[in-house]
Formats: sequence, structure tokens, C-alpha cells
Amino acid sequence: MSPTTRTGRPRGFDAEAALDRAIEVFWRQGYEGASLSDLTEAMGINRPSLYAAYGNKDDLFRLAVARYAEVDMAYAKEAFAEPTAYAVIEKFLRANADALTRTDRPAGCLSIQGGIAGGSDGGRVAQFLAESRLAGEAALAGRLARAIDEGDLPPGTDPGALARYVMVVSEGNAVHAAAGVGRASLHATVDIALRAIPGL
Amino acid sequence: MSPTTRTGRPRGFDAEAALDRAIEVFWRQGYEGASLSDLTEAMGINRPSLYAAYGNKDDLFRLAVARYAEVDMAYAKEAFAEPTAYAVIEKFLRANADALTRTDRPAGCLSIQGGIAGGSDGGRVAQFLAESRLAGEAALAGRLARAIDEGDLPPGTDPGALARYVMVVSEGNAVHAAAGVGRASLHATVDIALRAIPGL
DNA sequence: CCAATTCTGTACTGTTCGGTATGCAAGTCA
DNA sequence: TGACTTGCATACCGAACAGTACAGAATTGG
Repeated sequence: MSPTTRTGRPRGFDAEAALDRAIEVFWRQGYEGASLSDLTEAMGINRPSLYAAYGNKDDLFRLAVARYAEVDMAYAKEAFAEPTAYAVIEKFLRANADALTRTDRPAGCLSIQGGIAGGSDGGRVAQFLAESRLAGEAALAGRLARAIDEGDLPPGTDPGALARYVMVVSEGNAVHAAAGVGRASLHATVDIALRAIPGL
Repeated sequence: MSPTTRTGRPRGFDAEAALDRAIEVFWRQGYEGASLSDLTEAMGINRPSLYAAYGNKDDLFRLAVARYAEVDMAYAKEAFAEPTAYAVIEKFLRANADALTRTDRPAGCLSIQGGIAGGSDGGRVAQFLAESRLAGEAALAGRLARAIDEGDLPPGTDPGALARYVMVVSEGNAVHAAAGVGRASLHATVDIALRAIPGL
């Protein structure tokens, strides 16, 4: 009656290792941009093996996200264990920044890239969009540099860093808005974010 | 010699109005998720008319983004005209929050949604990802609520709003990281973001 | 009214997509 | 050894994709 006794030919690949490869493909190319051919090639298995082991593409993606949350987001749980709120937040944001820029992993976060990425075109569209966003950031940095000259920002301020922070808040709010978060909540976030702006 | 003299059958649709409809489709469904059939149906034109008027799908998308930047991001230029840096930033973030939640437009920002969105599946994947992100946000809010009880956050603090702010910074950094921004810059953003966290 | 030019509508191209039917290989248990 | 169970490999399915050929319709200039 042992439920693990399944006679028959044993699986010829490591399902967990193959799932890790799938995570990278989804991470880099997004859900829609990752074709079954991309996935099976990276995982080193055939299509029927994928369907037998994980279900369909959708199921595979959910398994990938779940494993990503467990493995690659483990720092969140560690951060929560810090003694104070400030320490929790700082540790979370620091570890997050490190995780987003690991050299042995795709840049960014699967939870966001899984939707972005672009995929089949090799990320041309995503790159185009990123460039136009960064152009806006540069424009804001220019305006803030002028503000330093005009004396309404402290002399030591880094205009590029401050502009980047503002755009980060804007982009984060955009992600939230797309997820259905309402206007009042967005403004509440702005309330908090503005506290970080250096006064005169 | 007048260059506008183009004899022949006149175009049967307003190219600018049709482009506006295309913007909404790309905004809602993303670049990959917007099929030519979706686009032509929304624009009220046939495929050959689209190709004749705008080029190919890629060209149409770039035109859409350009027009979006001009029309829907006009508030940025207005914000830049404010007299002080703080006013520039506040006006930008406020107008941005309003723009992200206009009831007569898709939620979010074309520049981000153009990559996200999900498209053909009606946004099922995007919704799944959004829910898992919001679950993490709720977990953080719970941890911060405990911090208020334990006295390391001011009593009046809204733990949900603070958690949302932290996740906004995290998501914005993720978008930046995916665009190629490096680790040091992300930490510089965290430096600024942490200034908004209420001290003991 | 006719020729030239441009736009529109239908119907099609080749390709790629997610998903699967089928026959064979590789093991376990009697 | 032989029945049984399971995984693997090839080859395929219908559907959807971006893009286009072609013929007819609408307009201008003569």
C-alpha cells in the first residue's frame, strides 16, 4: 500500500532541477514569451515529459513561481525575523536589491519579469520601453540639477539618485495600479515617499 | 509641387483617432498580447489599411508610445515647470498617481503595461502574479502591525500603507534592474527610500 | 468620360503556437 | 521469463499568429 511504489520505467531527469531551468526561462522571457520549445530545450526534456511531470504550461509556470518564492525570495522571511520594523524594511530592501542584480541569475524579479520581458523578439520591445523610461528619468535629473543650482535642494544632493528614486516610486505605483490598487492608496504611498525628499 | 497633393481615394478613417484606440489595446494587453486582429477590430480598420498607414505592428507600437508620451504624460512637463524641486516631485507623483487610476483609461502605465499585461489569456497570468505580490505585501503589513504593538513604530502609523510603500520601492527597483540599472544604484535608491521610514 | 492613383476588403501565405496520439524503451514484480 | 506499468521520442493536430497579393472601389486630373 505504500503510495510511493510506482512500478515502471523511472523518470530520466531531475524534476526539480528541470524546474529551476524553467524558472530562468520564464524569468528572462516572461510567460507569453517563453514557448514550449524554449522551455523543453532549456530543461533538456521532451514535450510529453513536461506535460506528464508538470501538467500544462500554466501549471509549470505556477510551480516555477512557487519555487521561486521559496528559494529566491527566502530573504524576505529572514528580513521579517529582524527585531525592529526599520531593520525589517532595511534588510528586505537591501536583500531585494542584491537579489535583483545577481550575476548568476536574470536581472529583476520573476514576479514582474514573468509579465514583462517581451520574449520572442529577444526583448526588443522591453528594451525600447526601458530606454524611454530612463530618458524621462534623465530629464527629471536635469531639472533637479537645476534646482540644486537654484538653491532649493541641499548642495550635496545627487540629482540622478533622487530622480531615480522618484521614478522608482512612480513605476512601483504603476505596477500597483495595474494590479487594481486604487487612487487613494497610491496617494498614500506618495505621502510616505515625499518624506524622503530632502528639504531646503 | 505641393507635397500634400496625393490624388487617389482618400483614407476612410482618422489615423490619429485610430492610433488612440491602438494605444488602449497595447496598454491593456501589452505588445505581445495585442494581436493584429485585436488592433484592427478596435481601430475599426482592416489589416492592409493598418500596414499602409503605420507600417508594421512594431512601428504602430512605437507611434503609440510616442503619442502616449505626448498626450498622457503631458503632466510631466507641467510638473517640471514648478518652481522648486519638492514641488516638481510632488506634482509629478500626484499627477502620476491620478493618471495611473483614470477611470476612462486602462489602469497603470503604457510604458510598463506595454510589457506586462498578459494579453491573450485575458490577463490571468498577470493577475496571478499581482495576487502573489499583494500577498507578500500583506505579510509585511502584518509584521509591521506587530512592530507597532512592540513600540518600534510610532503609534499612529498605518502598517498597510507603509508596507505598500516598501513594496512600491521594491517593484520600482525590480523594473529598474530589469532595465539594466546596477546594484549600487539600487542601493542608492534604498538609501533615499529609507529616509521615509518613521523612526522610533 | 477616361486614365491614373490610392485606399479598402477578402482571402490567403508560411510559420509558430500549445497540446497530444502512438509506438517503443526501461524498469518492477511474479 | 513474461505480464505490467511507466517514461520517452517522433511526429502530428487544429488554431492563431504577423504579414501580404490581388481585385474592386473611390477619388482627382485631364
